[in-house]
Amino acid sequence: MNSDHDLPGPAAPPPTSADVAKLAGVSRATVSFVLNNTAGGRVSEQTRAKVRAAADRLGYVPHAGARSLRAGRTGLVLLVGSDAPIGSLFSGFYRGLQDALPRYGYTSVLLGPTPGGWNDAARAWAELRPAAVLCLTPGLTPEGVRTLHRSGTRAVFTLGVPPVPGAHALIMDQREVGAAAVAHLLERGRRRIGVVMPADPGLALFAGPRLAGARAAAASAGVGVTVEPLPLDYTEESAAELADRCRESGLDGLFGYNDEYAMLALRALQDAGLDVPRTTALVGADDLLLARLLRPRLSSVRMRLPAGEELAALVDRAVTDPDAVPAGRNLMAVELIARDSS
Amino acid sequence: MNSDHDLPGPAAPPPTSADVAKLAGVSRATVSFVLNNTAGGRVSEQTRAKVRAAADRLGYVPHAGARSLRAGRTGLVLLVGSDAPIGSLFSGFYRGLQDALPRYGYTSVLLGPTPGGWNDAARAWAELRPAAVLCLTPGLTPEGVRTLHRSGTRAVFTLGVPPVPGAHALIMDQREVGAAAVAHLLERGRRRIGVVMPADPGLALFAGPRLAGARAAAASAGVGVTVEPLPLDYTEESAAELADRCRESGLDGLFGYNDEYAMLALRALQDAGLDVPRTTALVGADDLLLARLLRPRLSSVRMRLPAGEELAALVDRAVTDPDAVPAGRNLMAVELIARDSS
DNA sequence: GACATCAGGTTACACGTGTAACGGTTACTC
DNA sequence: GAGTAACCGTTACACGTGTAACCTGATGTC
Repeated sequence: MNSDHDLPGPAAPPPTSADVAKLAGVSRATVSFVLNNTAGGRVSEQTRAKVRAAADRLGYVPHAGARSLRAGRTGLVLLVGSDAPIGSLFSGFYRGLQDALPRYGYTSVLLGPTPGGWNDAARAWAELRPAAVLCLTPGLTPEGVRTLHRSGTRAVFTLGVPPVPGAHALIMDQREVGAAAVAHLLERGRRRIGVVMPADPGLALFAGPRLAGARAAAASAGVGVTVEPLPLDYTEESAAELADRCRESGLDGLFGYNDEYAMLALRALQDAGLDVPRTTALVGADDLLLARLLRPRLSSVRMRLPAGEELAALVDRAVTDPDAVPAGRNLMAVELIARDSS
Repeated sequence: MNSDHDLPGPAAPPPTSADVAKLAGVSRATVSFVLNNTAGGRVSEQTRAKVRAAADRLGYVPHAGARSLRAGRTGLVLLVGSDAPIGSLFSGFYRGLQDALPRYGYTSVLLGPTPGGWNDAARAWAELRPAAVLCLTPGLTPEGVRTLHRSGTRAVFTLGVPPVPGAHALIMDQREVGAAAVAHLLERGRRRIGVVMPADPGLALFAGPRLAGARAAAASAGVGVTVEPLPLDYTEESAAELADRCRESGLDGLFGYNDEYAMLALRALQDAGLDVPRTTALVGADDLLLARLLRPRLSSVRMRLPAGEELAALVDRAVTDPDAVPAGRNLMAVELIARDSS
């Protein structure tokens, strides 16, 4: 029937290096030497060709598990993603890292959130015997880090402050975002400042520190400056309520958490008859292009992360010599882009 | 110095089940039986407790490579992501799938684009001996699929039309998006229709079929309907040029590729003095909340993908019995949401 | 008391790979 | 022509697991 498709039967076992050796008429060791290019001058060009042809013909692919078992190590880097809705900033960051790591001889995989607690998750990762783990969402416990280290993981990076003992900290201090926004609003003469707090629990990890940073900036400006958190569900109705509260509280400055929420708030403020920026100055974050399409154009806190290449090099150093890299490292740079909304 | 940290020396080898057995005073087989719950009534409760305590004390974690080597299979599902900037639709889809697969006993990992060609990529995946591969970006070759199958992969899913021989096709026919948009514009009496084509090469995989769908819908409406592709870089300057071309060509309908590009186009059209929807009717795609914030509110093609649970079940069926699932399956449902811009 | 049953383990092997240590030719040197 | 070096491979072992087959006392059964 499907003779040219040559789909294997129920379970034709995958070819092994022994099969290749048999077909090529050499020993299995020779196959290994040839296919790994680890034969100095040990194998003649003729034999190499035979081995390669045989491997090709059988469609031989080495078994990563067996290889890692024998070698005792793995070129695996685990990127553990957040369960929050990731923006383009993060996804670009991941992409750059996944792009750069192969150049250092690693293969990277991105893991989603694991069911169960953090310790279970750490055990699951440890089973893979990765060379390094980059946990880009906070939560990993010190015990989880110990589990990883004991199972041979050379380097564990974890996000945030305070650092987890035994791990390197990648610091993306969200407080700076809130602080930059509020500092700008203060500079514009605003004293009664609102901070949009998204209701999405996945965003609480970012929203909390941003609010804290906003409060810190307000506090350092002296008395008389108030900061009021304003919950906002990602709907137009909720935004209308937020606009009402803005008017009632007489807020003259608003930090919108990020550009998307700020855009939502802007529309609601305008629909409520409030003038932006005259009555209420508004600042977002992320510096999305779309936020420049509204009128007034939205002011925004721009965040930048280092290029993937740079972080890949850091990971490599940490793997080869864990003590050679500093315990903490700040990744994020913030910059305020002032436009018409503030 | 750091006695309480008890960081291991240069390389304390990870504990193995033999270490656990020694500490617990039993044989290695018993350890395996206990930790895998595969001992019917073979091991007394007392011994089990001893083994568990020993494993816990050593921080024992099994070696996934060795296990897969012995078992001959892996509960691994590879999700191969696109290198295109993924929208919230896709990321939600991934998330749902990663959420659901563990419930079927699989562990899923997300792989980024691999350097090298598709055949190299397929070989790299095959090394992991996955149970299934879901390649959610087109490009995988028939040879790549054969490589995977020969190395023991039970099911390979690949995106798009035409299907790759030997693989199951997940169809997300982007032509339907363009067709739905243009059908709506025709219904609104528009005859000279422009289609925004993003310059980003990563989006060409979507943009091409959407344009083709638009053309097909126009053709089926009879003569006199024209479709004109309009290139758009994701910048405001490029959008201004696009608006000029709209005027010059006298277009009365515009499909904006997606909501983000449509928003960009809308702003440019308005800045150029064109009335939307009177002069030019505009339709986007993705049904973003943000697109409802502009005035006029943006009409949009909403796309829906099945829940992760449903697809996870499909993957499981394909793994257990590859012949039991149909060769192709349409995932995407489109629906036009008419608002004020058309 | 001989024999079967059974609970509670253990021994032994296989999975596929990398590599250190060890041959067997052939050619070259004194 | 014996020693030796260079060339080209091979043999043998280890990595950490899971499990079928086997063992060993103790407890019933007739």
